[in-house]
Amino acid sequence: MSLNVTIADIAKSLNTTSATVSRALNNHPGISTKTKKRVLRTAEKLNYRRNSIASALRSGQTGIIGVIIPSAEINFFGSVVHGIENMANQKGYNVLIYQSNESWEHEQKGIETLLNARVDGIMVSMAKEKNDYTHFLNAKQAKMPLVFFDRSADELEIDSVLIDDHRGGYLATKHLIEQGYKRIAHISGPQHLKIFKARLTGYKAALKDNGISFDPKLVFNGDVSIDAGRNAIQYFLKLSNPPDAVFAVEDFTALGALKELKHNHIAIPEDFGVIGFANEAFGEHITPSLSTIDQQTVNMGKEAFQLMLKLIEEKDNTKTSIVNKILEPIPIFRNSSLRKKNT
Amino acid sequence: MSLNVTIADIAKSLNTTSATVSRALNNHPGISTKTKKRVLRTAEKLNYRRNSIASALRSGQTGIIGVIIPSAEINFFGSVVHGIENMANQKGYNVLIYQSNESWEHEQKGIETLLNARVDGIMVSMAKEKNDYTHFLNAKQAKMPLVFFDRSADELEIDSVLIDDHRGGYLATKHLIEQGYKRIAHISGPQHLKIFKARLTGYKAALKDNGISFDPKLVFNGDVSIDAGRNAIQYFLKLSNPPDAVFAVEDFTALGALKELKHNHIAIPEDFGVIGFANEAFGEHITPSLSTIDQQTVNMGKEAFQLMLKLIEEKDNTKTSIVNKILEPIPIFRNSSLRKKNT
DNA sequence: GTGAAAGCGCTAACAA
DNA sequence: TTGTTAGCGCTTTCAC
Repeated sequence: MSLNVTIADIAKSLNTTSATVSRALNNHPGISTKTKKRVLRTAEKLNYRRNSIASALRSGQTGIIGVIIPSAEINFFGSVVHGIENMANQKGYNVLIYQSNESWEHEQKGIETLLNARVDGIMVSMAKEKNDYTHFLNAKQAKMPLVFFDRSADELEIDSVLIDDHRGGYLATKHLIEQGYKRIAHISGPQHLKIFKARLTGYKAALKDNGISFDPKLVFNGDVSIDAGRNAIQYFLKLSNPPDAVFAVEDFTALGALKELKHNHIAIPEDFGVIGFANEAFGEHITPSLSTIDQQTVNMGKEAFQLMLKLIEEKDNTKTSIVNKILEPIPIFRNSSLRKKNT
Repeated sequence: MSLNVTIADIAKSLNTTSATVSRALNNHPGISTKTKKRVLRTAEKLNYRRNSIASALRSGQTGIIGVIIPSAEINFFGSVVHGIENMANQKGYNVLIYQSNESWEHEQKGIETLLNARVDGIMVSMAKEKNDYTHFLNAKQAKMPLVFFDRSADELEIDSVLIDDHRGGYLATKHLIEQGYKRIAHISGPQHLKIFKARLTGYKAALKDNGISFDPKLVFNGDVSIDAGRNAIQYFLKLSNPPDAVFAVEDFTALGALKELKHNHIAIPEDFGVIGFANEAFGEHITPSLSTIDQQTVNMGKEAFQLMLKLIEEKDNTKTSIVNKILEPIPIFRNSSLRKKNT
């Protein structure tokens, strides 16, 4: 008559022991089909619900994966979490979310909390604000399986899933060249973040491979915002020899660029091409629709979880190598840059 | 030398008992400041980390709130979760996310999992797919604190935070009337979800208050998708007496409507007005920018968590009344419906 | 103010 | 195949 039925209750009602019931409930080998059935039936009848907490305490496994993201409100992370969650649920794991709000302090607290919660593993996309990495090193030392996604740091030798930002930048720039644009600019992001730096180097590499010399005047350093895009275009248009296309480091920046170009009555894509990065939801709905580079968000989540699963399974064995899974960026060409009929 | 330091280890190293250490660590009354300090210092020195699992088993409280949402990928829910998480972390709780993917079966499994995880409370935004509510009733019966947000059902007597969808529908429709549109249609959503039903009644009420008789032909029942918007417009345009404005139940539906109208070369907002609902991020960036109703997402999450906190605190006392917190919808008028200069 | 002892519900040795 | 026993690490009476 208590609120929570335990295996002891089931055992009592069947004149057997908790051990047997536990074995039946967990599909252990070496248990008769008959008792298993009897147990399952009475468990159902008594409305038994396993106490995961007790189970976790005893077995040392919680079946929970902690995920630290900068913000659930940013589409990109919501999408990656979606991928992680899908995969995790399929494999019988649950996902505990912790938001760092881009703050180092919160990130640290998140690691601490997840460590205390005895999660089976922690997946992290690092906060922009950087300080030191002791919290990650702590987790590593405590043998907590750790996987980074999207935002990682080379200094830490930890498994990660990233997309190839260099290649993304390369493909975006190459596309503009192929569309016949002659002076291609770039609106870059904060250079202390690896992903933004890589997009810039990709841009430069594409220029080089196509015999176009790099002109530093054509790089505007922004902060990944709509305004950065606007400001960049204002700056570009004032140049004595202005560009006729731009690769923006991120879709919102590209959006700002589009708006400013339209404001100046410049025809897109005829007289000016624009491509962004991230494949944000709005891109296909604006006018003109925005060319961009997709980051395989859901897939990134799934891949990251796969890595995590492997780490958990190998936990006892000493791990020797670090896996850095690199996902291919997927170019999506839309009207903001397509001025040739083909492709 | 073991991986995990326990309170027993601290006790041993101080020649005292676990009980004292526990009390010191938990700020219990009736403990000398000296021993507290000594305990805290050695805990730090030994790199002690509380085992939340053991603590949860003994105390019956996990400090975890389970949240079931249709999808983390939908901006709206990510945003609400952000609100919940912020508030929860502030109050020392953690948040476990479970995605139903709009499926009744997953939702059921989510409740089961969270019940087993012995979370301190469950917050739910219901899946579109409806079957029965036994899983919610189970949770209720198990005395699990339960709060709904955004999507709820009247049949279940459970606390909730919703926005005033009726009023939202009313305001949207009234706005179209004020802009001089004469035949105003509505694209509705699945009617078993209260929020969609309420938007429809709000629409009807606004018509009535303005002396416009309701015409059932002007309501197209969709499923909250871009295609629903497209199909609705196709249907509307075939009517002998077609509408000149539409209030869509949701922004994506409104987007579909916009696209189909543009496809038919109908001028927006001059010849046709459109307003959506939800204030999705893309709305302000498309052309024409989309009028909509904002739902105070982050605030909704915070309010919902407040309700949850109250439930947890009152858990012992028998609860007598159900709280339904209603948030005010905030109209946002943009170019898709603004054809008068003023306002 | 501190210690002794019990037990939350489960699982996993080891026996039988 | 099943039962016995002993904890996982913590909190919480009840003594003193």
